[in-house]
Amino acid sequence: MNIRTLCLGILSLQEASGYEIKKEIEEGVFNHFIDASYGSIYPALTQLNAEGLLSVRSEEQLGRPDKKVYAITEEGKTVLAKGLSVVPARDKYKSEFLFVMLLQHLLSKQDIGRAMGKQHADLMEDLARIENCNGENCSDEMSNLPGAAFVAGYGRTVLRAAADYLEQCQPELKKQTFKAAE
Amino acid sequence: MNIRTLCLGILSLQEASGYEIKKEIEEGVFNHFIDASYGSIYPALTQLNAEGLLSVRSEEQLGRPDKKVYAITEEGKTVLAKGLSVVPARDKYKSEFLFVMLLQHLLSKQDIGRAMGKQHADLMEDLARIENCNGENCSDEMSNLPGAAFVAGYGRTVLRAAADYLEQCQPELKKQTFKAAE
DNA sequence: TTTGGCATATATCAGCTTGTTATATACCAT
DNA sequence: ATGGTATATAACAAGCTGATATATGCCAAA
Repeated sequence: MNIRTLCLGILSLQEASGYEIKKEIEEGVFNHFIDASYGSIYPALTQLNAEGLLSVRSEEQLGRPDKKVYAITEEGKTVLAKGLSVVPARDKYKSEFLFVMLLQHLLSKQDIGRAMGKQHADLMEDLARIENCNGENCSDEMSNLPGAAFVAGYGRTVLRAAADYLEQCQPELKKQTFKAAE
Repeated sequence: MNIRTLCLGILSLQEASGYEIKKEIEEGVFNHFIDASYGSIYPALTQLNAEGLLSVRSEEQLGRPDKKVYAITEEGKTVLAKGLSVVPARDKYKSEFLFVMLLQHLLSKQDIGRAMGKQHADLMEDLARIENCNGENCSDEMSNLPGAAFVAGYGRTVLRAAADYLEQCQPELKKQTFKAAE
């Protein structure tokens, strides 16, 4: 599955501009398991539009470039369904943190403590975002989907397990929980 | 942190060829949190050697290209230490599985079941590899490192939490545990 | 027995992705 | 006024993946 399918998937829920898709990926339910940059989103939208899988509408803006709002076409929906039904690729997880921890004998205690603290703070941030998207403060189309609860639950479980493990190894981290989750 | 630091890190533990580094990443302790392809490893080794951070020794092979065994130099060790002490980048996690599950309303029950089964099997495979690398059947330099227990524990915790979550959502998966872990 | 698949070993490259920069403007806080 | 944040698109160097090419030996299946 590639960015094309990703864009089609998001646009099957609500029409959006490239900027809004990026924002949705960064701040929405997707946050903890999807990444995409402008450099891949904009070309993908242009291409999908050229192929008739999307339609565009230009919205004029004050002092900004026109907003190009994309919507999925019937043909786009067909292609999306086909793209989703192939067995998904294996999850990819990359962690510099774990690499550094494996080679911890080459580092000072300070460096290790800093890495642990950063990792814990990152996990807390991701956890907070998941809870945020589920609450009332999020009028997100995504969070009302039938699959949203499952996905949020998966993320919550995994992130919480990782945070618990770190806190167990270094109990001082528990104090920072409140600060980081705010 | 980039492939350069990754190669230096592995070579700080044992000298190896590009092929062996790839194998180590695929089958060793790294497996669940590091990825790297030949297309990045070979150029990195050539470059690091040109910069004097590695030394090479050619081993003749029967009916195969010469094996180029790389070893880290003193200068390489210095550069590695510097590379490791910068605060590690945030973990990256990409999951087509979760994306598909979020859009499950567009799929058949069969497709969803297949995706769940695949995800569960993948998790079991990763878990089995972690236990394998810790046992006696693994004469791996990596698994004797002071940091190895922490890293294996982190992986075990997170993967087990994910598998438990899936099994809780779809209890039929528990039966497959044995098959997949074999 | 021969055919195909797997393991060893390096190298290359198209194509995709990231991360950054450029462009343009408004608004808010310092 | 100066800098940061937010909206919006575009483009590009640099990096990485996944596939392919090359060459050979070994083992199992047909």
